[in-house]
Amino acid sequence: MAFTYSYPRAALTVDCVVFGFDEGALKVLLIRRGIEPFKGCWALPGGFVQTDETLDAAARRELQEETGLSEVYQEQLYTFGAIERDPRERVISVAYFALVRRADHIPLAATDAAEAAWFVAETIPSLAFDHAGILEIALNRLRGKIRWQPVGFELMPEKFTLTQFQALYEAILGRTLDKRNFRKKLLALGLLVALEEFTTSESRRPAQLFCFDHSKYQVLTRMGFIFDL
Amino acid sequence: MAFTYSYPRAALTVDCVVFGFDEGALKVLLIRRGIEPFKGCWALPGGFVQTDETLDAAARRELQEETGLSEVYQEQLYTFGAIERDPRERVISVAYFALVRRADHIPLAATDAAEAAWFVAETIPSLAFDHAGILEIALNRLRGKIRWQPVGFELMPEKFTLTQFQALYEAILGRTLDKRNFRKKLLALGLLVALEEFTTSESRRPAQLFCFDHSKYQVLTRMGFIFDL
DNA sequence: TCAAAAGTGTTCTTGATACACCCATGC
DNA sequence: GCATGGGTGTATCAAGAACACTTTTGA
Repeated sequence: MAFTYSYPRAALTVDCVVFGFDEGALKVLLIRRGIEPFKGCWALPGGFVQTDETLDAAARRELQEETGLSEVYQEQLYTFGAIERDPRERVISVAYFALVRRADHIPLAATDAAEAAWFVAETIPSLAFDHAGILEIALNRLRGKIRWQPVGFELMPEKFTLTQFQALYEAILGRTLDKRNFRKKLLALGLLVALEEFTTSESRRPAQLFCFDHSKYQVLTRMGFIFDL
Repeated sequence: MAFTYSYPRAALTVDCVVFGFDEGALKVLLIRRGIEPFKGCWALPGGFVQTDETLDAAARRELQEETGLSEVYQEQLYTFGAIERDPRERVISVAYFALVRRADHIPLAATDAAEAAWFVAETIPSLAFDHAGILEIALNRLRGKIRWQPVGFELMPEKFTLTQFQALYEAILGRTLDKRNFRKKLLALGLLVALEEFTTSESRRPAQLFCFDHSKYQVLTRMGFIFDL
């Protein structure tokens, strides 16, 4: 450790694992790289951190630039620093994961990146750099996290049915859940508001719509409440 | 994103939150800074990442250099990137947390750092940089982690009594636990080996010593077992 | 009238909690 | 013989798991 920081420095990037839920499947947003290395390969959206922005801000900006997404739930995942993870030179990447509503609607204003697309999480093509590993870790984090934090709602539309929500949990956890037990436990949390609205014209019995009560959750959290589903 | 990485780069450091358990209290290892900025202040051990070492390796090396500790349990905690967190220039810090046995024994080969000392976790002096915030996050992580992973054993001597182990949990969680329930649940995990050895000469009834069965834990983990205490 | 998804309660099992006394040792 | 911490079992309560039928709608 010295007064000056004069030795060679690694480059710093952020990469975002963006999850969406659509057609009953958990999906991941990937971009096709327009430049070398790994030109033409699918990769996580991301890019270099500027010196006047925080890591969170860099992740938000890159997501906006490469996919057009903004205002999404986002949190830091892990930092990857294997020496040869970028073939050009030393690059450290701070990975984020993000959750977006309606993976269907936002099919991508690709800008820097040549192309962007949603992939079902179980069938991901091979990825550039160490992105496959990053994705794996993000999936594990998501699986753990939905049990203890109400992040699943970030993947739902504002108004959703209990069946949709259960399908989300089943997709993420990779197993079926008992309908009655799931609804009982979920409603017992007291965090859902039952709307006076129902789905229509899906050629079967209408389902009641609910929305998540963010403010109630915040109040309860301050009182020591812990979400557990 | 461009072919060359020619813009200014942030410096990259690692900082280690080192926990130990001694005299019934959870302790944190701090060093007194020998150089500016914050010269003379207490801070987390840490330093710059070299371009030919991984982040994990940098954390291990800094810990060794500044405190003499090696072969300790260590994992990445979080990466801090607030713009003004270092008064000199932009510095990104990847924080680690480490758990060491016998906080008492290893009272510090200070090298780079002027001085090093253990502090009880509840009474930490004011710290350099944003280290107080890092420590807070590390404590929360530890509190969460001991419930779901057998990391508590990393803070115990190889051979320990159940009472010692319970005291560790009480110190970390900040509340008392029921002795009979704690022991019942702990032993039911089947991960402790009861040794044919007892504590001696502590001027009271000898207590049986146990050790943690790492290999059994690994086998169970591969079978889907999840530690829960 | 049929197909397809929505909606709803009870029983049983399991794990969590609460709780008090005798034991072995050193002084 | 007494103070100190070591060691043990049961009864109650709450939460999780298993499980099947009726309802509403559109075609």
